[in-house]
Amino acid sequence: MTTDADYLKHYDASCFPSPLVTVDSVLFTLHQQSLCVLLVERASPPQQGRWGLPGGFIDMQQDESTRATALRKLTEKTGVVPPWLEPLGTVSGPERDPRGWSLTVTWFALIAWADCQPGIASVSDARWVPVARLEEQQLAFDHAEIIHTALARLRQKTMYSLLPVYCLPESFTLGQLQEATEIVLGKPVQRKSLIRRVEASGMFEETGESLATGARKARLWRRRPGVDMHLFTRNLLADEL
Amino acid sequence: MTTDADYLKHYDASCFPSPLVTVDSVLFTLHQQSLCVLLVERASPPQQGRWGLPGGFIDMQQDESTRATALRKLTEKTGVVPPWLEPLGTVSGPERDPRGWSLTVTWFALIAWADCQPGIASVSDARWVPVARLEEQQLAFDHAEIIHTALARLRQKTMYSLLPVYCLPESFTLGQLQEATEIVLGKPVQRKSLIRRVEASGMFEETGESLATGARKARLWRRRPGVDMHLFTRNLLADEL
DNA sequence: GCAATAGTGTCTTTAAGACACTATCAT
DNA sequence: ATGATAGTGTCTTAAAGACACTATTGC
Repeated sequence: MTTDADYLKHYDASCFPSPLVTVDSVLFTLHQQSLCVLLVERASPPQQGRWGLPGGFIDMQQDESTRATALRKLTEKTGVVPPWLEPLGTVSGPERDPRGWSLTVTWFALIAWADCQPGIASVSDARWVPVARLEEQQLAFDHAEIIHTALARLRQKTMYSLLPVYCLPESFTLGQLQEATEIVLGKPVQRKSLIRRVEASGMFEETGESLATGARKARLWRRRPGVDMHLFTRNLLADEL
Repeated sequence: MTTDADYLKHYDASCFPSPLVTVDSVLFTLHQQSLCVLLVERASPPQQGRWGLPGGFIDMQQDESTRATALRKLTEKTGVVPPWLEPLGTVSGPERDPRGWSLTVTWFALIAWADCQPGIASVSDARWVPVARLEEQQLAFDHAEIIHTALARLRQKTMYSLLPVYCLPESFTLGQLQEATEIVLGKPVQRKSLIRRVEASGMFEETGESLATGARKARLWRRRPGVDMHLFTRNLLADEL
């Protein structure tokens, strides 16, 4: 029997070969009727010049977890902290990166377009790409596949939660929430169903303000602080998919 | 501009410090009215002698992905391939393993108790522990937390799919499926609701055989080969949780 | 026949879908 | 007043809950 203390005295982490570990995030937003994903241009090899997901190596001095890594990289690129960030999955294998056996931890995030516009507009190596136009370019590594997984997750969750509010500004109208939901799902949804869900969820409160979007003014809502995501027990659009 | 070929010529993976990477699996089964999880005794430090999840290091020569690592370790312990295996998540951080910054990729698996009984019964360093009795011992690292996450996933998915069939033998009765579902959820479910779901799912076919479990013989069902998991658009037991 | 489990029929309940209706604003 | 968007009322529908009913077996 060896004690942990004895064992650690002689342990050297570098003795074991380990995979190349990176953390990448799929950050979605909504802009001009389109669901968009944040891509950055790779500044260094491999695949220098190609566009891919924001991410990079774990900083073992600074990062408390891969969540911290994801957040650090996203904040570097956008200048702000996304209001929604959840673990997506991992991809791994010997062939996906030319440097060798690699493992990428992926995160899924949402943000309002306006909130990070200052940060994005000022740099040339980051931009929003509508998901419909992703096929037009070859993305780095297997990032297209990771985005596809994130998209499936976003669409699935939108059917049983009000997740798309995290793509809207802090104050939003029910019309904006409906539009966001419809863009994500790619189908019209019943306004009435959404309104029922907003009420039943208990996640929101009226700000008291209204917004004139064209005709009648619409009430503004905001997320109640500290209330977490409500999950519904049925799916919206259950038939059509 | 550097080409990838030039770059790789001078690239040495060992120059970058990287976290300690492991793969652990939460394998559930049902036995004697209880949901059980497979634990193994740690043969070497750190935490030698404590019980924890089956898993270990990636074999970069052999493993095509962390799924392969999980499968290899599970097969070593049980002697068989689990019929259900899905990615669960990752846990990471500087403090969870005394050897340093570590990252564990977790997998979630189900199997029929009888199928791996020969493999488990013959060794002393692996055993099934009912989830209700997990608190009785201190598990290795943060494995208790990982199991808790897996349990939440199992329960959630059981509400909108027929996942617990993967804890049953290849041929099973509707009564067994009901019992499995009730053990997982910890609540009685309507037999009729389950039967409707089995029919609607299209996942199963009758074997033609029957099983005498006590009174009237029950029909036996099996999974149709190549049909994947049906997801329902509503949850079972929507109120009670 | 009786007890026990297997399986069916069918009514109720819940939350979504459909859609007509009223309300409020700019012009 | 009109048109446009905001928001409500309410009927229909789909699938789960409840539970009584029949069916089949061992004794």
